[in-house]
Amino acid sequence: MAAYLTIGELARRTSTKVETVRFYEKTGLLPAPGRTAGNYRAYGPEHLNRLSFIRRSRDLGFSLDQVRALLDLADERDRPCEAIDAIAKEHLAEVDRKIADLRALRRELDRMIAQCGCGTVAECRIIEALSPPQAAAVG
Amino acid sequence: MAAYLTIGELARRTSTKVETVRFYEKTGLLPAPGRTAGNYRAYGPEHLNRLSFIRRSRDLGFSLDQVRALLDLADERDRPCEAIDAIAKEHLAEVDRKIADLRALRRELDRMIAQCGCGTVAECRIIEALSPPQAAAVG
DNA sequence: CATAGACCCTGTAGCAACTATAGGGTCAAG
DNA sequence: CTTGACCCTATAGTTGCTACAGGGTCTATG
Repeated sequence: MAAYLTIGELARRTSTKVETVRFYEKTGLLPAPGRTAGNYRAYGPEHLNRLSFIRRSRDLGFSLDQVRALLDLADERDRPCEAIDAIAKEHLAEVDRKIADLRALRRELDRMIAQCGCGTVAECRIIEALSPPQAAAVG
Repeated sequence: MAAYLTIGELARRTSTKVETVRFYEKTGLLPAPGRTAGNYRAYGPEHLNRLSFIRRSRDLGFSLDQVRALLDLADERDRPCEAIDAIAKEHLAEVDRKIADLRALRRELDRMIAQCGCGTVAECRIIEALSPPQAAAVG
């Protein structure tokens, strides 16, 4: 049984790219592991746990800054978890805003496409919809 | 009446930042205009039209590459507008995918937040939900 | 005529969050 | 002993801007 993971194994087990793991290390999200005689990174279970946490948070759309904050908070086990709740709720609100924006956009796109008579470009309603209301005057 | 617009006026009329206008020029989206004696950019109505088109497309979420393609197509007025339709539909499909992704995410976040008993960090369900299923073993 | 302030110029660096490349070193198998 | 898979560092690229730094120009006012 292997005592340590190579970066490649760690990456595979967390569905991460090797370069991304190194990037997380460089930006301080993942602590630098020990090295083998050949200068390879040697990861232990704590790295695997931490990287898993990071990936799961990223999958849920948290920014790296938010992940950093969550990780910091997660270590202070005796503090109340209100701050954690706040980060999650702020993120939820952001997701709701994005959904609303995309739905509005979707309606506009849909309307635009529905009008396309599929003739020539000259009479294309999509181009028309994207063009300024009337020929713009400069003066 | 002014014969030409300065970059600042053009930017104001299209709700664009001056730097963004220059960026569009540098990346070939907006043709380089003539210059005044003092080396200021002097824009005509064709620039105003084109920039308006770009901004409207961007507002609708098209990528700069898509905008480039739309602009190229818009100039070939005798060609059938199928290609335009295709770009718009591809974009719509992309928007639909994003909405679906965000809704799935929203459900997960919601579920996670609902479980938070708001005690200490040690018993926080949010941290738990973000952590790997069981303490990860390396071997 | 001088000067303040608003505007313009070029060029470069920065943001998020990676991803890709160049140019090497290490290690296990055959 | 060589092939090939993996690892290393460092740097540049991606998208779509945004923000300087360090100047020049133009207009209005004293």
